[in-house]
Amino acid sequence: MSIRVRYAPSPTGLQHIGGLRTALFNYLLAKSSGGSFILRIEDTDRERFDERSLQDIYDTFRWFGIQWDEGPDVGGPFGPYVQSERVTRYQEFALQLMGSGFAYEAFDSADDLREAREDGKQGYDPVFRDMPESEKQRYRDQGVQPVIRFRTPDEGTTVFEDAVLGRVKRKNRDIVTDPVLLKSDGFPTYHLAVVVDDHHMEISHVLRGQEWVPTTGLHVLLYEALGWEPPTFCHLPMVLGKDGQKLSKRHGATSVVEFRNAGYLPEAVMNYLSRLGWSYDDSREFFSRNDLETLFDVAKLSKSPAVFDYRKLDWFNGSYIREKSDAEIHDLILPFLLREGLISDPPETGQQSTIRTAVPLIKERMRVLSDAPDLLRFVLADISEWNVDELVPKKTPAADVPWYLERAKELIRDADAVPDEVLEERFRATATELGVKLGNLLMPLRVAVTGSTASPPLFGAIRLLGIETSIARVDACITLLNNST
RNA sequence: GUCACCUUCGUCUAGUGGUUAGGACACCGGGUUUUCAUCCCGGCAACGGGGGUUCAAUUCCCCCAGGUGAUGCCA
Repeated sequence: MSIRVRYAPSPTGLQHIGGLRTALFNYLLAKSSGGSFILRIEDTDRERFDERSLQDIYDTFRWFGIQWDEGPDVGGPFGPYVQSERVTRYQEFALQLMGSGFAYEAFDSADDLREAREDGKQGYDPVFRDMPESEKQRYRDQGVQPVIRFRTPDEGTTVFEDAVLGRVKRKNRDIVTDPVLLKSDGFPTYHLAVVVDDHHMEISHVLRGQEWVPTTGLHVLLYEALGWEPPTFCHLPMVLGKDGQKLSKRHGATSVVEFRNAGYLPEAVMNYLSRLGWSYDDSREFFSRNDLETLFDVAKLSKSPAVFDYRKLDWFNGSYIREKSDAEIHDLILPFLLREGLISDPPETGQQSTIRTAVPLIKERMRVLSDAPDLLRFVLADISEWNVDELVPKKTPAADVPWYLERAKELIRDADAVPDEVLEERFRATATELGVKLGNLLMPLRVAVTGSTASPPLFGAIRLLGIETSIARVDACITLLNNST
């Protein structure tokens, strides 16, 4: 039988990077096995539902570059793929479970339950479990909307075979007591909905985070009560922050859009995410989507949680940026330059060509696409202030610097017509003549032209900026230095 | 509290009943270089603790500790 997996996000917030990793592993299992990947929207919590989150799910995956075979937008033989459109189905099965004695109506008030929990009361006291019909009728007469609760067995043990964890056992009395299956608003809880849908969508493997391990026993019990065969469970190690706690805001970016906005490439994110809890061999680090689609194997999943390392992601991202063509980088950084107000929308032709020639100079200096604005600011915006300390090299009399700059200015006048090596030779000769190190001659020029001690290669930067503007900046710095000494 | 799961360098991980326990990121040092970056070379650094089993345990078993998770009319 063919493998069918699903990713089932709940549209109650922006897609989390950890969720994206779960989705990726599901997708990869489907691809590597020739199976199907299904997207199902789990929107049974009507209070927390958020339309923007739903849109975010689609946006995120389009950016990330993985596609599902069945889902709300593409359809499929097991639709609808949105749980709120399947409520009658859950109600039927809740009723069926009641009929077979596995479930019953309960009339607790939600407020009372919440209060009891806040008072530190452990577990649920199943007062309605065996209450006679006549007594329950009194609640109905008062207009109390019942919920349907599952009757968890007090004895026995539930076992399931996990593809990652192996055999997991749990005593039935340790499984949460009589959980709600159908809420008073008629919507199912996760437990009912996930079992009903996974069965009806013929899901063969459930890959989900390890936070679900404790409730899997309940799910197995539900499969049994419904007379269904449970799927293969495969609980993925969790993704943690640096402090070992669940990855959250205070560790840095957590939602996928944030990574996108920070200038991470989808292929780098995918490669990095694939290393979290999965490995191929003892040395390989780089995996394209295509590699992963063929090499992914559940057997190589690990059990222990992984800490999200932003620095390693940066390293991957920088590597992927360097592998891209100049034309691709050009297109990719445009939105980031625009966002910083460095170019107009659409970019002027002058800006276009400036950026085009600049890309080779900055490509190996970027770790994220959002590094581009800072690297190119010197050529896309005016510089009105210079840091005098940076203009004057260490162990150099400040009074000498204007003179260096004068000499440098003459040397770059015909930079457009002269190759780097020749230019450099001239600077070397001049440095020797002045009895200073090459760097002491070049650094003031670099700071004058680019406004910073760290910049793209100087001669390229000068040509990029234009000789005239470069010289004007040098002159401004000469004046500045003369006035400050 | 109870229950469940987890435990190899700081981090991601490979690995085997006998290995100098391997790779990558980070970090440190060196080289290339007009700065920064890239690139290259080198270095640092780990089997949580205690019991077993065994000729031999990082590897198999048990206990402990620590970590995380669940304990919702959230998913």
